[in-house]
Amino acid sequence: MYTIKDVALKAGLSQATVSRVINNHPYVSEDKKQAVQKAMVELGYVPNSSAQRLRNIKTKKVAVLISRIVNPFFSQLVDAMEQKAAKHGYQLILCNTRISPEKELDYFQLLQSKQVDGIILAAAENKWEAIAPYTKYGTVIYCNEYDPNATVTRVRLDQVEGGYIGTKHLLDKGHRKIGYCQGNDSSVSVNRRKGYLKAITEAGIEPNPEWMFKDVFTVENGREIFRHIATMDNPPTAFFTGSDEVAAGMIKEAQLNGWRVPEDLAVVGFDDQPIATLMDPQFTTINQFTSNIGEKAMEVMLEIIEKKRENKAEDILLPLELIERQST
Amino acid sequence: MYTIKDVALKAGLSQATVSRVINNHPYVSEDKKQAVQKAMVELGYVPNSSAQRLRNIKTKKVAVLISRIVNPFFSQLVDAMEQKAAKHGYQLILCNTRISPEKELDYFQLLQSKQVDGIILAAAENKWEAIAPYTKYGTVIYCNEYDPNATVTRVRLDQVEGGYIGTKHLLDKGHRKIGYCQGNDSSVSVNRRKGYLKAITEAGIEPNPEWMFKDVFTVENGREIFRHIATMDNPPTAFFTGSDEVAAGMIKEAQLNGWRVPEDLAVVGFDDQPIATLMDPQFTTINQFTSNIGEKAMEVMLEIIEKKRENKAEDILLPLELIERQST
DNA sequence: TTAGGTATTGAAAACGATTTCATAATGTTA
DNA sequence: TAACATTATGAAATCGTTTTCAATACCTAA
Repeated sequence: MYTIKDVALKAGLSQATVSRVINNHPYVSEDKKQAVQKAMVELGYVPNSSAQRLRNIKTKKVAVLISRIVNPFFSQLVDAMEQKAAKHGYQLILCNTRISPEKELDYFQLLQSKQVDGIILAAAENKWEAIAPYTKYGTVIYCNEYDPNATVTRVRLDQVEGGYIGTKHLLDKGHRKIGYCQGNDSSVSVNRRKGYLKAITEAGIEPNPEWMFKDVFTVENGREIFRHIATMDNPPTAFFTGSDEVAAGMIKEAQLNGWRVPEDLAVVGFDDQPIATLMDPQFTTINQFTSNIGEKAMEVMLEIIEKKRENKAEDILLPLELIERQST
Repeated sequence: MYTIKDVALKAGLSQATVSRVINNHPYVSEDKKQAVQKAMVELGYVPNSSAQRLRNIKTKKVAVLISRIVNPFFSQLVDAMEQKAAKHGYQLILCNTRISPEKELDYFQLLQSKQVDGIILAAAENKWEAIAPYTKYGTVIYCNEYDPNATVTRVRLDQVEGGYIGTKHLLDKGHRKIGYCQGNDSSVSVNRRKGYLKAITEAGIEPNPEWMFKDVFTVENGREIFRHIATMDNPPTAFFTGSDEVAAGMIKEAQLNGWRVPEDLAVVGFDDQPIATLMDPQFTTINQFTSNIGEKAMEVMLEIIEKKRENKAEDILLPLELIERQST
């Protein structure tokens, strides 16, 4: 492990001069600059980043909090973020909260102890009041999820709209008994439900609590929901699932039980993942242009870190689009 | 931002004592310990990790190099790693190399500049000779991929076996014209091909280069391969695809073109992802217990970092299992 | 009592960079 | 030529920790 001292010694110059060369400061003569660079290459010198940070250099790291990376939505989101970050010389620290508020909050130590320049919250189990104290240690923004009280930038979608267009589509197809699934009570879910309720209420339909399900996340959960409704006397004829995984599981299980899709059960997914065009029938879903969201969020984060943008309460809304296929 | 000095001042003690409390050193009287802890809580003090690192404390970070997180295999691998790491108080830095040898090598600066304690190579575009010089800066191990010359631990599968059992299964079903797909020329692919060739050679079949494809990664690639073989005078009747995505794309496209699976084309995937049981027909694939691999790799990494294990040339082989379904 | 251990504490020296300040050399203008 | 600005360099302070070293207090056994 060579240090700046070794380089200085080898080049016959002072540490200060070497540091100036490293940081591209003005006022270093060309010949000394060459000498320093030569010495650095010969020793294979790389600055110790901890020492640099101690002098208030940026960490060039951003943490992203998500519930779980195995969810394809988050994979894609993180992929887009990483790509953008890498382009600017930043690294991504992956933090899976697994929907635990404690774990989520723990990760803010990364900010406090100066291990990251900022945190992108794509999971939000904690109230803004719990998060706010940490904002003095670095940049915090929301992505996809958010808390209405937050005083920072929120890159997200109009999920009310998302819930609305999905449900409206089923209504337009003539359905009156429309089921609804969501994950946990996140901002995304709360808003989608608003949209769902708005659509059916507009159509003069009374919401049926028996057709509304919570904590539904996976393919397997989708299968379970189907098995549940199959036992009902008066099951829904259509479902807004809020997730392509759930839609996939529901459709598959329905078929295995001899139900036809969409004739016996129409299903709308969410996210337009590859699975949506691979199953038979290919299914209707809502494209939320996940990569765009991730890219935009990281772009905003980097702009704020580099003082090119102010981090104020602001919603940056990205588009949604219904894609009609054969499941509805 | 409070420092150890502030805590010392507030507690009326020296920095040394505070540091001893933080690090659980012996020889601190109970009352001073209480006083220090009280002061820390009151100030909301958190140690500056850069300063700690400068004194050769571990970074408690591990970088994992993969080609791309959107590949479900890698999502699951990374998820398992993160879970294991978090349990031991370590964080994961996600590095997508996008199959670029330069990008891959760049990430080793993280080791050199002491930003991570170790690197798990789940992508290996570079020769071991290029990687080796960095091993003096921290722990490096391979996971899944590897270079035969590497002198470090390799957590992986017997991919020769993987290629063999997949192909053998198709032979047992009576196929004689068996196609083969792989990604780039990684160790995984090279070994799987060996297994494929071993199986068909054993069966007295001459390999046909026209039925062997490279750089096939995605669902879309799978579709393309089908469209290609559909134009052949003498197409294969079965495929070992080396990937569930490719298998999914191939099956779907075949069906869209009126081919029956498995009657007109039998397909074996690889990885047993959810998609394998969602499509119709559910398809035969090879379960490589991805979570196990990731968990084991991280376990080994942490043991080496914490000096409980030696990092020597050693293969840790994990099991594979063929799962027969309706596509063969 | 005394010698020799064992706890308990703090001052000060690291760790490896950046930056301030002082100084020297050089150029520029009147 | 004098006065002043500009360029170029290094010594030393600094960032916030950990750790060494020395000093002190307290026990215990002879």
